[in-house]
Order: sequence, then structure tokens, then C-alpha cells
Amino acid sequence: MKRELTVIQNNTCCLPAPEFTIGHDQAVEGATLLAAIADPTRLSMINMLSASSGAVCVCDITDRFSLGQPTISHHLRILREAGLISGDKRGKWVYYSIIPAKLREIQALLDKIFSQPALV
Amino acid sequence: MKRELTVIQNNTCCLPAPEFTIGHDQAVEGATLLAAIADPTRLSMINMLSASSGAVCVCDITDRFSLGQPTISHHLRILREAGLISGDKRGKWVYYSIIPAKLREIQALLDKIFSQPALV
DNA sequence: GTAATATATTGACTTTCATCAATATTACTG
DNA sequence: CAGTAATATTGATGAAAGTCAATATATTAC
Repeated sequence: MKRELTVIQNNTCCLPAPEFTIGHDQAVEGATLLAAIADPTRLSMINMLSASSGAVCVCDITDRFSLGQPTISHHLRILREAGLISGDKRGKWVYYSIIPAKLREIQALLDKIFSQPALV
Repeated sequence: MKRELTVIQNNTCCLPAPEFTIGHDQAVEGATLLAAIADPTRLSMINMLSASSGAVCVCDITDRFSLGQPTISHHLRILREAGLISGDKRGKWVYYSIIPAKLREIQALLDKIFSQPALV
């Protein structure tokens, strides 16, 4: 934390001060988005909806997980509020579908954050 | 949850039962990996190390965040244990570097999970 | 060896999260 | 209108996570 900047050889811990390619706000926003999918149930839900060619009924989602109905509803809400899925009520049922642009947004974010310096 | 499978028209909630393209174990593993980076501090750390052309001293990392030294150490440990970074002790200092293959693993995982059905 | 520095670990505290039971809400059914 | 079914919301509970102060460990400096 208190390097000897003047010494050259073996006393400095490092030289080029490392930089960020994303700012603080973007880090917070990205972390929030990642947190939305950083759960086995929600990751599987996203996978299920992505793989489906159309909207999926909540009843079918509920069937696929060994979790209570309120818990499923809770996870769907988190994904919905993160902007990853959208719900569409049709009569007694609610159908959820993926929002592909948001998935691409996550991938683009990681591309940017993970971007490595060009090989010399 | 208790659909009328026999009725065709307006009583069924949906027809093709949606599938997963990843299994339960993979979902748990993926969620764990994502949780490691689903934090603003750790996401910025990954970004910092990715953008750096070489290993980065902990002292420099500590300098860049408004967090106590034990907290920085804690976050580095989580990233290290997730296999995303590796630490190298040189004398009094410890240098961390990114493990690029692990970053690519995350991206490949998301590619798989987010994979959409082909357009008809 | 003693002092100082860099990093890690431990323990405590607070907040957030995943889950469930109970209840509310909305829509269909008879 | 009364009853049933699908989904959402609320409240409670236990577990996990982020942070810090204090301490430990290792390495260099005198």
C-alpha cells in the first residue's frame, strides 16, 4: 500500500498502475444483473425459457422444480424485475418468456469486463 | 399445475413441455461461478486484472477500492477459490493474475444456457 | 533479534436471500 | 353467486454474504 516508487529493482511491488475498463456504476449494474441469474433455480428457469420456442406457463415451470409455488413465484419475480423475462397473463394462466436483448446485454457486459489486453 | 390434458382448445395452458439444455449439476456449478462475480467489487477486480497485461500486486488493488484490507483479501479469496484468479507470492507482496480459461468457461456456459431455438 | 510492512485469518455484526405456510387476488366453472 | 384453480403477496425463519476491528503470519529492514 505504500510502495517505494523511487527504487527500481527489487523493492517495488509493481509498476504500471492497472486500470479499469468499466466504471463503478457499470460494475454495480452488472453485479445486480449477474446476481439475478446466480442461482441454480433461476439459471435453470432462464435456460428453460431460452430453450422454449414460445412463452411458458407458470404451471409448467412449477412442475419442473421441487420447490413450493410461492418460491417459484418469488424467483420469477426477481427475473422479471431484472428485466430478463416478461409475464403475460392469459385467463387463469400466466406465460413467461425470455427477453433475448437482455441476455445479449449480459454477454456484452462480460465481453467488455473480461476483455484482455492484446498479446504483444 | 393440474392441466386438462384432454381438452384441446381453450382449456390447456400450453402444449409442448419445455426442456432444459443443462442439467441440475451444471446449473448449480454455473450459479456458483456466477455468484463469484456477482458483486461490484469482485467484478471490478476481475476487470482490473483482465485489463492488466501482467500480475497485479494486492497493494495496488487495495489502493483502488474504498474498502478495508481484510475485505479486499476476502474478495480475492472468493475469486481465487472459484478458480478465476491465482495468487503468486513474491517476497513481501502477493501478485494476482486472471485465469483466462475460467473466464472463457463462464462465457461458454452462458452461451449454452442462453441458447435460443432456431427461428422457424 | 527487533521493528515494520504486506497479506491473511478470525470473530462479530448487520443485511440480504431462499424457502415455506398462510392468505390474497384474479379468473374460470357450475 | 358460490366454489375451485392459478398465481401473487405477506410474514416468518434460518442460512449466507459483506464489512470491519483485532489478530496472526510471513517477509524485509535495521
